[in-house]
Amino acid sequence: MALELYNSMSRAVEPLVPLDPAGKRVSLYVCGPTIYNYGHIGNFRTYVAVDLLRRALKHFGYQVDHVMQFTDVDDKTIRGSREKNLPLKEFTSIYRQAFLEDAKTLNIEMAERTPNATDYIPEMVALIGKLIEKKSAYVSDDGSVYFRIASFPKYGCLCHLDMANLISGARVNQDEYEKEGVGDFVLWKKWVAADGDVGWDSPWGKGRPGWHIECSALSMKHLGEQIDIHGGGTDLRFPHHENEIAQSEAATGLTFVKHWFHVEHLLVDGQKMSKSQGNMYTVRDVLAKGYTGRELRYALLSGAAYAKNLNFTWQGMDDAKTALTRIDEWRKRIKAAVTDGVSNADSFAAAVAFREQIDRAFSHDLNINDALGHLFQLIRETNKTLDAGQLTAAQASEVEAAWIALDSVLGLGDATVIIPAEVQALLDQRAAVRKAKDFAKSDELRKAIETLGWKVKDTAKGQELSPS
RNA sequence: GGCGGGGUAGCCAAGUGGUAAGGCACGGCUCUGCAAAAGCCGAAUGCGUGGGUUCGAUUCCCGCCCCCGCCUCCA
Repeated sequence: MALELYNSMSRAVEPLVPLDPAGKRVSLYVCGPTIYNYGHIGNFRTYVAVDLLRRALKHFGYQVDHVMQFTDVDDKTIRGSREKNLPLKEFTSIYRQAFLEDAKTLNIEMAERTPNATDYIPEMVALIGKLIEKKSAYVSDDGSVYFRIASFPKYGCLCHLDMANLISGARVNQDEYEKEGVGDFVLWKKWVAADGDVGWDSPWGKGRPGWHIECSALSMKHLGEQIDIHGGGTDLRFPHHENEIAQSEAATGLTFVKHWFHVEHLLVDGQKMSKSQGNMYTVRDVLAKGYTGRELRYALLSGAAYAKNLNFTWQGMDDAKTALTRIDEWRKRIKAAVTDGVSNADSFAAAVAFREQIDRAFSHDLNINDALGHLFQLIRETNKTLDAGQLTAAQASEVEAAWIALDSVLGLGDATVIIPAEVQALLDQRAAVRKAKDFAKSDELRKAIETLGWKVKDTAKGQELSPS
C-alpha cells in the first residue's frame, strides 16, 4: 500500500515516491529544538507527530534515514548561558539532555543522527562562501553576511507569498539599513559584545551562524543535496523553511526537498500557549500532575490529526487515560487467551480485516484516529468473542499480532506497573484475610492501599492492582 | 490587508455524493461479599449559515458569519 502524505508545498496529498531509485530509503530532516530551556508540550506535539511519521514509514517498509539537529547557538542560548554564568556548551548540553529524556518519556524514537549545530561551523562557513561566490549573498558594511533574496526568484514558493506584497507590508524593521533588501536574512552574524566569548572565526571576521543556515548545511552534510521529507512545526514554514529553500537551492541548483511535512500547533484550553497566560506546560509539568508519558503521548497523538490544531486540556488527558485503560484491559485478556484459548481452527476474521484497515488508515496521511477507531472495534469484537468463551489460542495470537503491527506505529507499548514493596505487603495480607472471608478487614486494607495511591479490584483470578 | 487551517452529539474527533467511525462522559444490564474496574447493549432527524448543482449533499459550487495560525528568527 502506498503512503500518501500532505505536502504543504503543493498543498495536496501526494503519494510518497522516494528519491532512492530502489524506492527503499527515505531521507527525513526535522528541525530540532533550540536548547535553551525545557521543551514544552507544544514542542513535543511536533516531535510526537514526526515520530508517528517515522514509525509509519518503517511500517510501510521504508528504511528511514532521519536527522534532527539541535540549535545550540542563538540569542536565547547566549542570553541563557550568560545569565547562568555557564559556558554556552555546558548550558545547552543541560537542555539537550533534558530533551532526550523527555523524548524517551514519550517513547519517541530518536533520529539516526542528532547533531549539534555548533559542531558544523566549517560546513556552514563553506556553504556561505559558496553563496557569496554565486552572488546569492553579500557581506554588509557591518561585517555580517546576508542572503540576497532578489537573486532567488523562487523565493516565497513554499508559503505562496507574493514578495511585492510582503515588502510593502507594514512589518518592516526600519533599523536594518545595512541590508540591501528588507527580505534579506542573515547567514553570518558579526560578533557583538553581548555575545561574550561565543564566536567563531570566519573569512568575514568573528561571528556566529544565522539560524537558517544550520539546517541547510546539516541536511546536505548528512542526507545529501536533495531529501525526501523535511518536517517541523508549522511556524517554521515562514521564514525558516522558505529561507532554507533559498539557501540550499541557490547553492546547489537542485530541488532541496520533495515533501514538506508541517505539524500544526497545540493550543491549551483553546488559547495559544504562552508564559504570560500561565498555560505553558513542560512534559515534566504533566508528569508532576500524575500522568504518565504514555498518557501524554496518546493525548498528543489522538487529540487531532497532525495537520490540525490540537487543543490540549486536562479533561483530554483524563479521556486519554481512560481510553488507554480500556486498551490495557483488553491487552491483558488477549495475552491470557493466547495460552488459555479454546480449540477451533477458524481464523479470526476481525483481526485479518484489521491489518488492512490500519494500513489504509495510515497510508492516508497518517490518519491515526481512523486507525484507533478500528482498534476499538476490534477490541469490542474480541471482548465479545472472549465473553462467549470462543476465542481460540490461535485466534488470540492473530489478535496479538494485529496489535503489534498497530503499536509499531502508535508506540504505546503495554502499561508497565511497578508495585512498591509496602503495597505488595498489604496486598498479600489482604489476600490472606479474604481467604478467611474477613471482608471487613479486606475493605480496610483496600482503603489503606488506596491512600498509597493504588486501586485494588477483585477478579475471578484474584486481586488486581492499578495506579489510581 | 495577504496566505493558510477549522466550524460534525455534552466534550474530543474520523469520514463520505447515497443518507453519520471511534474515544470520553451518560443510561440500562452482566459480573461481584461489597465496591470499583471491566464487559455487553443503547442513544446523533442530521455535520456553522443562506442559496445553487444533483434523483440525492454533511461531503461539490457561490455568498455570509464565527474561531485559530503565520506574515522575518516562536515547535
